[in-house]
Parts: sequence; structure tokens; C-alpha cells
Amino acid sequence: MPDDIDRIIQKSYEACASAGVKLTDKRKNVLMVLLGSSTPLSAYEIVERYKTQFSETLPVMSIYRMLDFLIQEKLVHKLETASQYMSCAHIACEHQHETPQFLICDRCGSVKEIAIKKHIMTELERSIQSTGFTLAHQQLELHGVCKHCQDDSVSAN
Amino acid sequence: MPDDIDRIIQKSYEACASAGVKLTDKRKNVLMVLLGSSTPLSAYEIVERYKTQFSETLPVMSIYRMLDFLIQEKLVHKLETASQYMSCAHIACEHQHETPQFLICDRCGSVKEIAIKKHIMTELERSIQSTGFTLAHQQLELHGVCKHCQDDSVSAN
DNA sequence: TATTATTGCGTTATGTTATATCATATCTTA
DNA sequence: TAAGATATGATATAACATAACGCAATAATA
Ligand SMILES: [Zn+2]
Ligand SMILES: [Zn+2]
Ligand SMILES: [Zn+2]
Ligand SMILES: [Zn+2]
Repeated sequence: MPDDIDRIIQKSYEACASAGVKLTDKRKNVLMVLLGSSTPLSAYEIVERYKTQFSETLPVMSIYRMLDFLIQEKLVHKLETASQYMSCAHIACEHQHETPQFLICDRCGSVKEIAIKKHIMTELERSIQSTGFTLAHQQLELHGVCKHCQDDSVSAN
Repeated sequence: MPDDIDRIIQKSYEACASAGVKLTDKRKNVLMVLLGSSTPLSAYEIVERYKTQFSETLPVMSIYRMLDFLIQEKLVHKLETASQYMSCAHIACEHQHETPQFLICDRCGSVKEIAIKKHIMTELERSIQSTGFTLAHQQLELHGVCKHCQDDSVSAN
């Protein structure tokens, strides 16, 4: 869990306010659930954690709607290759949110959100443009094994 | 549908033979269904098309197993971001199958499989390595709008 | 060829992810 | 407070995927 969680929530309120939308209590709670998880969660897992953390059982339909909202406001990302959701790692950053690149550990499920190097993205786009294709919601999801899990398997030998 | 479909099937037989596995009639038929589609298909859509093309209703469970086989033999790719399956565009090519990059048109659903430029992939890997992460099944899925659909929306104005 | 092992696939059940639709509650604002 | 908009609840169903069991065809091998 990020230790500056209060600050992240504060920033989230501000972002929603300036977008003219409302971060309701439940939406905020869903975001808190995601902020409190070291791995991305499925909508159904969010239901479970919400129940544990807030003693209230929400229908999964509502969770999906709140996720839609949070994704719209760029507070949450959906990992399409995993059907899971995670809070954006850059909510409290000042810089612009750039093309995110998710490194997904297939062993432990942890995900690291980093910004893709601009010149790599540019090159990628250029090589794609020659096919006439125009990129949309740029987001790269790369699967592999994280540092931690690699170390574990070494020490297990 | 690729016009050299016979050649692709022939190549598929050869690839399976040299891998010591068998391309059964049904597996071949599933591959034919995918070769005959201009867009990737879900497992359930394959059931439908198989029925139409071969007058036989297979259980979806069997389709999934055949897809597993075809993916294993690299004759078919799964698009994780779309939960759909498509035949590899390079079955009949002589060159080695490199890291594929799928350009998925969000308007018409068509997908183009191109090989990612080697130096871009190298750069991407290098920038990732600094995080300690090791890439696994490298496959990029990029969403956007294809040339054809862009032209359509222009002429519709 | 008879015996045994392996593979391919059918069948049924169940799990997981996501959307559609309509009802109700809450919040805004005149 | 009444009217309208937004947020959420409730129920049903669709779409995607896997588990577990068993049988029949094929392959290996004695
Ligand atoms: Zn982000
Ligand atoms: Zn890991
Ligand atoms: Zn391919
Ligand atoms: Zn298109």
C-alpha cells in the first residue's frame, strides 16, 4: 500500500472536481481497495475486499460501474490481458500521465506501471504508421517474471 | 481468406509432423475456419462457423482443446485483449516467427499481424531490464483504427 | 496379433468475467 | 418541495473458460 494514500485520495478528489464529476464515498472506497492491494484485482475480488474492509456487500454490477468511472477519470487502469483492475501509480504525480507500460509478473501477479520511454513509443508509432494504422488507447501490457520472483527461484536451487 | 490456403495447410501438416504431433481432421478444420475469417473469432464463434462449414456441431470444450493445440504449435495466436483467436499470418513463411505485434482495429475488428522491428524490441527489453523484470511470451497488442476504417469515416463526411 | 499405453475427444458440471434492464435512492436546482 | 439528473441496487443472462471423468481410436510393443 502506498504510504501517501491520504495524499492520493486528496489528489483524486481534486482531479474529479476539476473534471466536474463526483468521487462518491463508494467510488473512493473502491479506489482505496485497489490502493491497498499489492496486485491488481478482478471485479469479484474487489467485492470480497470491499466487504472485508467496509463491512458492506456491493453487487458486482455496481463495482463494474464504479470501475468504469474510475477508469474514465484515469484513476484506475484495466489490465486487458488479465481482466484485472489496478490503481494508477501516478495519481499523485505532478507530471502528465504518459503512455503506460505494465510489467505483469506471471508468477506472483504483481504489476509495475512504468512510463514507456518516449522515443521508443515514437518509433513504435512510426513503424505502425507505415501500415496506415492509427493507434488509440496506447497501453502496453508485457508479461514476464519480476525481480523478486527471479531471486526466489534462484535461492530455491 | 488467404488464397494460398492449400499451401498453408500443407505447411501446417509439415510443422506438426516435424514436431511429432498430429494435425487431426478436426484440428485442421478449426484452423480452416480461422483461415477463412477476416477477423479473429471467439471459441463460441468458431463453434458456429464450424457447424456452417462442416455440418458438425462440436462442443465448445473441444474447440478450446483444439485451440490449445494449435496455439502450442504456433499455428494460431490468442489475442488476450479481445479473448479471440486468429491463425498466424506467417505459417507458410520461410522465416523464423519473431515477436508478433497485433494491430487491432476497434472499429471493424480486423487484425493485422506484423513482426515488431527487432531494434525496437531490443530497446524495449533493455529499458525493461533496468527494472529487473524479464520478459516472457512477448506479444504486443495495439488497439486503434485501421486504414480502411479511417478512409470510410472520411468519405462519410 | 493380442496387450497395453497414449491420445483425442465427448459429456457434464462448474467457475469466472461482463453486460442488460429496470427499479429505487439520492442529489441538484429552480 | 417538485422535477430532473445522477448514482446505486437487484435480478437475470450472456460470454468466456476450465475441471473432471470416461470412452473409443490409435499407437507402441511384446
Ligand atoms: Zn497510470
Ligand atoms: Zn513476481
Ligand atoms: Zn504469427
Ligand atoms: Zn477497421
